Amino acid sequence: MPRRIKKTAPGRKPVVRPSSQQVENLRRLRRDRAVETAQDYVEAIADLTATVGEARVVDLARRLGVTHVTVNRTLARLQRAGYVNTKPYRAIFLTPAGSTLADECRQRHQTVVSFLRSLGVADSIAEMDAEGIEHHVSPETLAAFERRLGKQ
Amino acid sequence: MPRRIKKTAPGRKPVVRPSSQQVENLRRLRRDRAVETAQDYVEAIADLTATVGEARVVDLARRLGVTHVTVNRTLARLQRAGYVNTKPYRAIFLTPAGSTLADECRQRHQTVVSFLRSLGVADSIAEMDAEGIEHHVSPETLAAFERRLGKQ
DNA sequence: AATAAAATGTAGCCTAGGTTACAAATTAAA
DNA sequence: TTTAATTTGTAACCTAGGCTACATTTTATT
Repeated sequence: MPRRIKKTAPGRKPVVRPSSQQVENLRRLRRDRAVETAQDYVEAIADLTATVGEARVVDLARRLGVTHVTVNRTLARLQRAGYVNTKPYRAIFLTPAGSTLADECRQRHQTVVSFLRSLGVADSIAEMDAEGIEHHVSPETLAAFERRLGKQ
Repeated sequence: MPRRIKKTAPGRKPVVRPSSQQVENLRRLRRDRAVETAQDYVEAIADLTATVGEARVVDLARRLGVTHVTVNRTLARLQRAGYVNTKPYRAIFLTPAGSTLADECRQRHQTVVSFLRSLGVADSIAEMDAEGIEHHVSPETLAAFERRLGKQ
C-alpha cells in the first residue's frame, strides 16, 4: 500500500513554501495575456491607419492571422477597455489611450529587435522572437537593452 | 455619408498585404501558449520531486498560484500529451518525455536569468522577466545569450 | 438602378484556463 | 479505532480566443 511521503516532522508545520514571489510572477504572467492581445491589436490598427489610411476588420484579420469573427469580438472588448472606437460597418479608430499604448509598443518592439540583432541573431529570427519577448520585458530590462545598444 | 477610403486603383487588386511572415509569427505565438503551460507544470513537478520527494496536487496549486481544480484539469491534458503519469489520489510523476522537457526548461530559464543579470538587471526583476521571456527564446537567441555570457 | 461582390455582423460550437461549491478518499490525531 | 483534517476529485459556471455557417449591409460593377 503506497504511503505518502511524510513532509513534516511530527507536530511540525508543512514544508512546501509557496515561494510567493514566483507565485506572483506567474499570476502576473497570466493577467498580462489580456494586455498582450490589446497590444497586438492597437499596434496593428496604428500601423494600418498610418499605412493604408484606415484600419478595417478584414485588414486586421489578415494582419493578425485570424478570422474576422475573432477580430470583431476582440474589438468589442477593446472598446469596453477604452482603447478603440468602432461603429458598425465603419473603420476602427484608436482612442488617445490606444494611441499611447500603440506608440509604446512600437518603440519597445523596435528596441527588442535591435537588441537581439546586436547580439548576432539573424533578422528574421529576431523579429520572430521579439514578437513574443516584447510583452515580457519590464521597463528595467528595456532600459538595460537600451543602455547596451548605446554602448555599441 | 462617410465613404470608405479607396484602397485600390480602378481595376487593381487590393493593397493590404498579409505580411505572411508576421502572420506566421503571431500564429506560432498563440499555438505556443499550450506549450508554455506544459513547461511551467513539468518544471514545477521536477522541482518538487527533487526538493520534497514527490509532487502532489496541492503543492502544484500553491506553487503555480492556482486552485487545485485547475491543476487537476491541466494534469489530465498533460497526461494525454504524454508528459506525466497520474493515478487518482497519488503523487504525480513525469514521463521520460516530461523529464526531458523539464531539464531543457530549467537550463533555459537559468541562461535567461543569468543573461539578464549580466546586463545589470536586478535579480528579482531578472527572475520575473525570465519567467515570461524564456518561453519565447528560440534556440538561436539562446545560443546568442550563451555566447555573450561566455565572453564576460 | 439592379445586381454581384465584399465586408461586417451574429449565432453557436470548441478548447484552454480560471473560479466556487460540494462530495469522496486519504492521512493524521485523539 | 474513531474522528477530524487534509487532499483529491467532480459539477457547473465564467472569460478569452479560436472556429464555421449564415444573415445583413456596404461597396463596386454592369
